[in-house]
Amino acid sequence: MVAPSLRARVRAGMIDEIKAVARRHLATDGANLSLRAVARDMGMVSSAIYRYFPSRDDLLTALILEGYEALGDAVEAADAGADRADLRGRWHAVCRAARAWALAHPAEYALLYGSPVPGYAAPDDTVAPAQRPPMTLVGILRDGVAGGRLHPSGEELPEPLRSDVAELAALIEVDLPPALLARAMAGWTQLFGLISFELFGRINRMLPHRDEYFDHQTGLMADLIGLPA
Amino acid sequence: MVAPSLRARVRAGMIDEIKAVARRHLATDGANLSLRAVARDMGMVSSAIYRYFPSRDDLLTALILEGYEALGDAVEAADAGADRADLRGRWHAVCRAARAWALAHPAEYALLYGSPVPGYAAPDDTVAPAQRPPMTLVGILRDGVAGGRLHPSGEELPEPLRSDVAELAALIEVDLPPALLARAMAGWTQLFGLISFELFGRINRMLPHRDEYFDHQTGLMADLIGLPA
DNA sequence: GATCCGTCAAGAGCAGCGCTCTCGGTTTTG
DNA sequence: CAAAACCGAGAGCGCTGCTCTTGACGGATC
Repeated sequence: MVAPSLRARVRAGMIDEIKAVARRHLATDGANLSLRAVARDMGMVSSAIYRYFPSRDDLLTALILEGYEALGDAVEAADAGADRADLRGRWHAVCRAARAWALAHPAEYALLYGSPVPGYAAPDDTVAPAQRPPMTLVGILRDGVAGGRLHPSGEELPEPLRSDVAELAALIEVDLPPALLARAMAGWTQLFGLISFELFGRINRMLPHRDEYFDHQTGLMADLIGLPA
Repeated sequence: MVAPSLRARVRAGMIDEIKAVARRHLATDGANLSLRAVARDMGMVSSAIYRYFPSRDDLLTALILEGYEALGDAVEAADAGADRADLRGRWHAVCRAARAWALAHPAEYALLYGSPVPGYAAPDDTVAPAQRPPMTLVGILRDGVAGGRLHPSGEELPEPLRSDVAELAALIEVDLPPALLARAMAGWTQLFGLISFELFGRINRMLPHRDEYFDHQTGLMADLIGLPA
């Protein structure tokens, strides 16, 4: 590890500051991030930004990547902080952590999970960090099966689907019965839907106790999966 | 009903044509709809559009409203086309219709259920049509309970939540046990999540048989609700 | 120590955007 | 028939992302 040159360090600091300012703008003004406004906030001219990011989309990509990492960190930390044997407690901890992060960073969550920008195509770098939250949920089930605390039912998926899910399980290197993995995916889908409805929609505008609603709905999915109480 | 003047008729036609062209642009270019491009396609100057829509947001609102109505029509038609006594068949028909509409109109679906545009606030006119799809799902349960084909379990929600959901049930004038209504909301959330993942995400890029996956996942929610096979 | 090359911020400029206002011309209305 | 309402075109404002050129600075090299 050779010491980076002064210029390299200054440059890295600039990149970090640009991302920080951009994230601040994202939080206040929403998804339509203006490069010129970011530059203005930094006392620079808009063209100077292009020394650090070749385009606005690349800046957004950097923010998306960091967002996935931040969400993944929060989710995995919540899982690690729970009693390993308490599958249901871990499930709820992970779900709550994802929701808490989304509520704390709504604009970034919208960037990650909202409707994609038309011209924009997420690069492949984003796919691995994006899988961390659902993989954490799957990890709970894997631990449960391995530890004998979660007993998969003998349910078998109908055939065109069973091999699809089995291949998916092999791809992500998870040794779970396809039927159980499908239920885990339903739980992940539900979690995403719950958070998105709370952030974007006004569906549960009339539900004052949102924490309790969230816990109950994620608990329903824990039931569906078969996590023991 | 007095006959509308020639100008009024031509004006209504213009409004329709603007919306049609805008919808076409929406389908190709995505959510960042350009008023000037729409005007160009119509052989007009951009300022002329403002004779018909006071702002770009109002045009989008009109498109959103029509989108909700179209989705609601599709969903209700699917429900109406199924055997009234076959609760599970109706459930699947409604879910499939929503998915089919979304796949056929991805940009409009993104407009309805994607991340909201920062400055934009949906007017109250949109709330009623937006509730048609979930209300259709709830209607299946209501018919089932009324017809004696769906027997709600004795499950009771814990207290802060029970009264919330009960008030919500009263608000939408649905006489269902709160616990059952909560499960219906979970099903609706799941449906939204499934469609969004398929449209936006690349989660199930590796699931070739998407129809079967969708049916199975919505079937899981039918199980959770207790719809009889 | 002078030189040279890579890097940097700044500025001008292009095309596009939403939106406003004004100006003639047409249509409807009283 | 005159007044009022409506319409499209055009100019223009401030904004956007982005490109290109210019001049200055800094670290490494001879």
